Amino acid sequence: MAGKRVTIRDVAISAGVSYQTVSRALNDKPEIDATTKERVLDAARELGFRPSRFARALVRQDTTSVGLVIPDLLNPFFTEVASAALEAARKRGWHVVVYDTAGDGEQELGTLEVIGSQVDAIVGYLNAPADVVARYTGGIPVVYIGRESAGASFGSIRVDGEAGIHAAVAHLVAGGRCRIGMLDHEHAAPSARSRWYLDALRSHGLSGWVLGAGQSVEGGEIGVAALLDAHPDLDGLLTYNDVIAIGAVRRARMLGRRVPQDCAVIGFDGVQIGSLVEPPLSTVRIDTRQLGALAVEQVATLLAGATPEVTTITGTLVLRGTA
Amino acid sequence: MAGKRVTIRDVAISAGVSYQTVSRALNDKPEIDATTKERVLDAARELGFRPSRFARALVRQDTTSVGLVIPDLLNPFFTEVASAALEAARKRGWHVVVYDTAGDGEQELGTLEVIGSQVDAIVGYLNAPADVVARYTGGIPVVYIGRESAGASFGSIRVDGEAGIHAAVAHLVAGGRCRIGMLDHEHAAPSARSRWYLDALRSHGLSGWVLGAGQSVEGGEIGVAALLDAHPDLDGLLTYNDVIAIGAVRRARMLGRRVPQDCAVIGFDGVQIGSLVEPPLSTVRIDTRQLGALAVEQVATLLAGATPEVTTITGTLVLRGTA
DNA sequence: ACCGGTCACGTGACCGGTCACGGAGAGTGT
DNA sequence: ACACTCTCCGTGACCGGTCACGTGACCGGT
Repeated sequence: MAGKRVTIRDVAISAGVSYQTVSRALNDKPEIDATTKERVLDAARELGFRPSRFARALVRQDTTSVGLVIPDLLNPFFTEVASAALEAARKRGWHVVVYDTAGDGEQELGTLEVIGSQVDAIVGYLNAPADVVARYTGGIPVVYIGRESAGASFGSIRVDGEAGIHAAVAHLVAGGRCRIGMLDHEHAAPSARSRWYLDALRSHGLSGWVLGAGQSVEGGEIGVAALLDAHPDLDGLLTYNDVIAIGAVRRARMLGRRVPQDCAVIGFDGVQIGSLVEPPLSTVRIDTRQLGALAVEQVATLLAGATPEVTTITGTLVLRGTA
Repeated sequence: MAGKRVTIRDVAISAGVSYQTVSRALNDKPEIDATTKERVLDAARELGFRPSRFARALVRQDTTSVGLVIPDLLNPFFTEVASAALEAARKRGWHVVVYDTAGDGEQELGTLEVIGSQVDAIVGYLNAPADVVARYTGGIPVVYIGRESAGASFGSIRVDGEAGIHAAVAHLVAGGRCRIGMLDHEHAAPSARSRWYLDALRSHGLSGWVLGAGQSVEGGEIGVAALLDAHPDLDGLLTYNDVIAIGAVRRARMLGRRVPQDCAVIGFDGVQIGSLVEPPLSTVRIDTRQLGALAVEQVATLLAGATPEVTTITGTLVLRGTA
């Protein structure tokens, strides 16, 4: 039992034929006698033979698998993207290997290195700069999700929230609010979303405050507490994503703010659970299913040898309960 | 550009060495001159050479990848399990290929067939009976999640919610409730959870009603509407999972029931978002991280040749807002 | 009895790498 | 100048399959 792998030749000698015949039997090739085929199949079953996927894939180079790299599968936005990508990949008969980097830059690079020799292409929400990624992945097609500057050598799905965020700010201002803050992500460089926010404020003659927050409910709770501490009269809040917004709404209410009356909140992403919390979250919605599908589509074009392109997906303001 | 794949031998002739030397250079083997190595690496880079993962894996049979089959990645319970499994697999250096069967039995079998020749083991929340699964997977190790009867030839993580559901019913009864319904899943066979529910009711001298519901928020909404229609004086509700419960709470409130005053609701799974909805969902909590970790662990033991076992993970009642 | 045509099966090459050898050339000691 | 090591690199086999051929048995037709 501890023994070696049972190969096609073991089956062959057990059935008293050549290994080529075994291959024929297993692959439903026509040029084989029915009884022989039966005998071979029996032998294979008896020995518990399983063809090596590597050997098989080596010769007929068909199986493609793409690596999906995301920072946090527990963030519903990424879950939705992953789900959509999975579905799109299934339609093409591709396999999707999922990697969760836990938002950790080091793990991201480690993942890219491992993955680079294990998949045919990579789709991911990557933080590392393009040249670093290129070095780690060794030249396989890469499609970025949600980055502004993708670099010329990669495919990219750009998330354009400019119009959505401008609309969001305009809505808040129209509601008479003028002390509007933002909880951004925590990375060194401020996000494009925060720039859009500042732009929008400026166009209304306002200024605001941007504070970094962890990308989790708890991060939103901590962030909003800090923001309210510094600016107790905050009457509007935008967030980097919905998860942060949900945390922010919770904590704001615990701190005695009525949402949306005292302080309106608008998230970003448009995840499903946003509509389940109380009050339902207003947000700039991204079509995650389309996003996932587009990413897979780009992989397909890159794999076919096309030059990388940038597809843009646009967020739209969805007003529910919190604003 | 449209040409063939660039192999190790192309690199070899380009660098003016034998292909063995190329292999040495790429794998950081010691027996190679530094300058030669550099030259080879340059040539490889120039040609855009990428080693074939299949050829490599074929000879040193180390890379293991497990297939994770789940019915619906958008259901947060499965997301949490997947996340935990991903993390556990990463620790072992395994790759995880994720498949979403969309709760469809046909797709499940199709997936198993494809996957069977693409991964070394399967972990999954499978519906098909054991013998069918065995036929489709062709004998590779399989670990079931959340099934009562696993069959002797598979590993299995059993979800034991008996104590939790009994506690849930006891709590409802202690609160003076005696018209307690349940929204089960929709499959042909009633779930173990519904049996536990009926058992628990019986032990209190009560009887109840079980209704199948789709495993989604919407399913819960529809289900509770039907249940309230048939039994307007329903004062307690258990559900197959939290997602259904969330839908049930929403619709129940829309139908004028106060939760928990008029009708208490207790879900199952203990997903994170349960604590974010309003009111926070009471539930029978399963430790999803442990579940995922245990599944991977079982795969490891099966891969090592051990005989399949059954591990049990026990749910505990968590009382929050809805009961 | 001879011949061409199927049918069933075996032989050899190949997919793209890795590994165990063996051998050439340079460097040492005497 | 000799043998002897050591370093560096090439040759051959192999991993476990698939595919393009080649070959022998069997068939009916003349």
